[in-house]
Amino acid sequence: MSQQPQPPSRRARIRAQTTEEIKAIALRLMAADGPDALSLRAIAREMGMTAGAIYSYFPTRDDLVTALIGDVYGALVREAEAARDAVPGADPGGRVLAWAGAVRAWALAHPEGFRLVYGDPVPGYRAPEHSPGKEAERRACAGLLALVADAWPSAEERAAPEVPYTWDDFAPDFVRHARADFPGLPAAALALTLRVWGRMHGLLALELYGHLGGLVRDPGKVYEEEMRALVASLGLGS
Amino acid sequence: MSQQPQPPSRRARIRAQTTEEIKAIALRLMAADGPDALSLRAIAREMGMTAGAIYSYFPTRDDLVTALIGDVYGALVREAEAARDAVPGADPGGRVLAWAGAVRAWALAHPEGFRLVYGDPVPGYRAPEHSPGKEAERRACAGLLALVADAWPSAEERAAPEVPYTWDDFAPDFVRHARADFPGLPAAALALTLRVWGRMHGLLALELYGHLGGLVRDPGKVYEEEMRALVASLGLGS
DNA sequence: TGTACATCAGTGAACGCGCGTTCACTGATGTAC
DNA sequence: TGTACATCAGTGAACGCGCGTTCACTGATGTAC
Repeated sequence: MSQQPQPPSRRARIRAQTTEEIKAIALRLMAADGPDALSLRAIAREMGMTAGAIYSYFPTRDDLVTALIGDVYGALVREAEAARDAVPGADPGGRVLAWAGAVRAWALAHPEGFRLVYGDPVPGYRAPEHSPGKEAERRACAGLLALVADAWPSAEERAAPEVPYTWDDFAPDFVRHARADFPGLPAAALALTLRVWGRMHGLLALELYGHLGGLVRDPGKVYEEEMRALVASLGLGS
Repeated sequence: MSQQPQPPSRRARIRAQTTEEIKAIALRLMAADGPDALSLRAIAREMGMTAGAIYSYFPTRDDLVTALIGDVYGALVREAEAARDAVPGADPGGRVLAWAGAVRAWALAHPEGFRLVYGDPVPGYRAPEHSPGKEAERRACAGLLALVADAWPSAEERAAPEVPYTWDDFAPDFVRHARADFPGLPAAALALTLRVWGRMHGLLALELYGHLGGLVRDPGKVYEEEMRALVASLGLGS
């Protein structure tokens, strides 16, 4: 009946450490040998363990993948947030550029992570309803929404939709969060948030899946120009 | 030593027909059971054949995938071109919208095709250097370049880059084609072509990989608004 | 400090599976005379 | 029109592989007295 507020036992520490090692090796294998190299047996082999041993850490392969996606997406969001926060709030355009730049830098540094999060994850994997990955995606959306909200007075004029939006064009969760955090913001801002997301994602996805490599020497230059145009279209001179 | 300009023999006809059937079934399986359902054995099973029999049609699984990508990408480009050509040249903005709309419609109708072309194709597949898929991609690029070229006089003012581009920012093939077909066009137009591509691709990729489903009721509405904004940014009132 | 017991991480062998690919073969379809 | 031969699509059995998952077990690490 007694709670254990004690420091984690030696065993628990080792256990947590091994869990992290499994995930780290999984990512390393994916990075080295492609997304289909992610197999429990390969991970166990790499760790000098038996395949069966993994099952005391993750009940199933899909749970490993779910955890991996959560970790990876979380890291991405954290980097984007940090980059944004390094730019003063008085420069909202710079914050947008910082966010976009951080996402691209992260994606280039972890292409396997990008594929895990934004592409076909892994053969046969089905994502569960609730997962740390979904939570990270919610944070990513929140980050983008905040950028749009900061641009709002000026963005509205430039990006005013011809077709009006109402709140129930969007998912209740998304709406609830938006109205709570940014009371003055209209529904159209949610649409703009998605458009901003798409605009950041497009060139990056093309680049990471190898569609730009044969066309342009430095995709980053084009990406940066596109992001500057995006900032301008939000009415934020940078 | 005699050539055969004769009509294809019965055998050749049946052979061609079976080849098509293999590809059609491969796509059907992918559509039904996900990208990893694409296996020679599954296809053979579906056709009531032996797995080994496929080898008289495709020397290897990767060749099947390569052919599939070529077919699918070709179909996508053909639809986009047709949609564009259905709009009079006097309405360049409408042609951009038609292209984008056709791409989205096709992607929604053939999500497995979209993944095949723009995502991780299939476990373990490596694309060859030259392939019908690459050829289709060249046509897609050419189509986008033509749209940008048609918008050029007005697009230049609005999308003028701060950093100037030179021809050798881009791949020689791409440059050669651009200069041959559109003599007056500067290098910056190639960058704008890629940006347009990215802008068409972003929301679509997010949607098809399930990132918008939980956020917005009708992603098409947002996509359309984004495309209208794109057209406007090219200086083409639609 | 020492002993008796409980916990639990990891082993190793086995399961059944589906895969890509090869190969000697059969039997039907086409061709030459 | 009929026969002899060549072509070739498809069979069926086999290969070796790596996979996810299960399970009875061992041996080390921790806990209670």
